Amino acid sequence: MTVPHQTRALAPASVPAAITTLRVRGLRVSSARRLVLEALFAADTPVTADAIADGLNGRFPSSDLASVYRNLDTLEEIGLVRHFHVAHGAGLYALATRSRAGYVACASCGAHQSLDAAAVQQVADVLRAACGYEPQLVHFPIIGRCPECDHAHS
Amino acid sequence: MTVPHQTRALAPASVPAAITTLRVRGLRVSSARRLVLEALFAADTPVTADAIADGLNGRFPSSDLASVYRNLDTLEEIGLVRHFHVAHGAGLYALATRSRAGYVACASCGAHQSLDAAAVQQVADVLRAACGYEPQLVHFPIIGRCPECDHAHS
DNA sequence: ATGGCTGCAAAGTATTTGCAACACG
DNA sequence: CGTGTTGCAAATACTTTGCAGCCAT
Repeated sequence: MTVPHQTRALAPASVPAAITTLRVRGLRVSSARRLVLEALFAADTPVTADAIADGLNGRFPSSDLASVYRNLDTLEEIGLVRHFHVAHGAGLYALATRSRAGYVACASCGAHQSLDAAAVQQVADVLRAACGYEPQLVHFPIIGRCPECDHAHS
Repeated sequence: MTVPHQTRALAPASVPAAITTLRVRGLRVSSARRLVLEALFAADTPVTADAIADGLNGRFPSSDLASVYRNLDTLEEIGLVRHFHVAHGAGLYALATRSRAGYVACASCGAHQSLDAAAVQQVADVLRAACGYEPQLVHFPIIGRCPECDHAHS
């Protein structure tokens, strides 16, 4: 009873809170949609639409891939979800609250890792000074080699 | 900086020079391969494999898309070509002209631009400090928005 | 003449869309 | 009840691969 009923509408920290956000937006709460949210909350790293449709390897009931894509789009539109792309691979989706300011990805092993706002800001400053480009590290990670692969390579 | 009389084998500036590079590498000079090179030299911006197969809208005879992809791969392997992916669209291919430290590309219009060694070094320093990743900006451009598209977007 | 290349077709991966049935509010 | 959503299937977009025959060397 000490838990406040009032939640931060723009940054839901749980599935029920996210569902409240859906309702506030006038969107329906279907089981398929709930499943996408539960998978995203359960995943500790960004996941592919395919992984969500597969129920995160059996941790959830599997669902239709097309609906997963549609729901991810919808959830991204209302700011609950963000996604980014690594090189040639499938898109990776994560809760907006968990997604970071930017990402780096390893060209060798496919691992990806978030960048904090400070690092992103520094990169943006460098690019702005060098050529006027505005990097979009939220959606397009810098590709390189992770420490392990870089060490193995040298 | 004086222009050397001797042509630089690693940075062909014309179709014949590029063909010489092919021969040096022991690769055959087929008409399909020559067409890809001619299209790339004729294009003033990065182009899709499809555009090359279409002969750049009739400027060249059209050719087989699968062979275009195979040849682009081959040419990239020997360092004559580089490509990058922007947003959800098709890959963009261009001649890898003389060596640059790194690249940035625009997610909106597909334009790309080189980064000088100093900027690349600064980005590498930021990433190394932030997460230990070693960026490969020569091969994978940082994706963002060019000044024009960034202005139009805001 | 020999094997690198080609052209065609088909498969593969990632994502979107059409549509009738369904179920949330 | 009405319409936002679903699930299935098919379509789309991009790229790769299998294979028989061709042609550059």
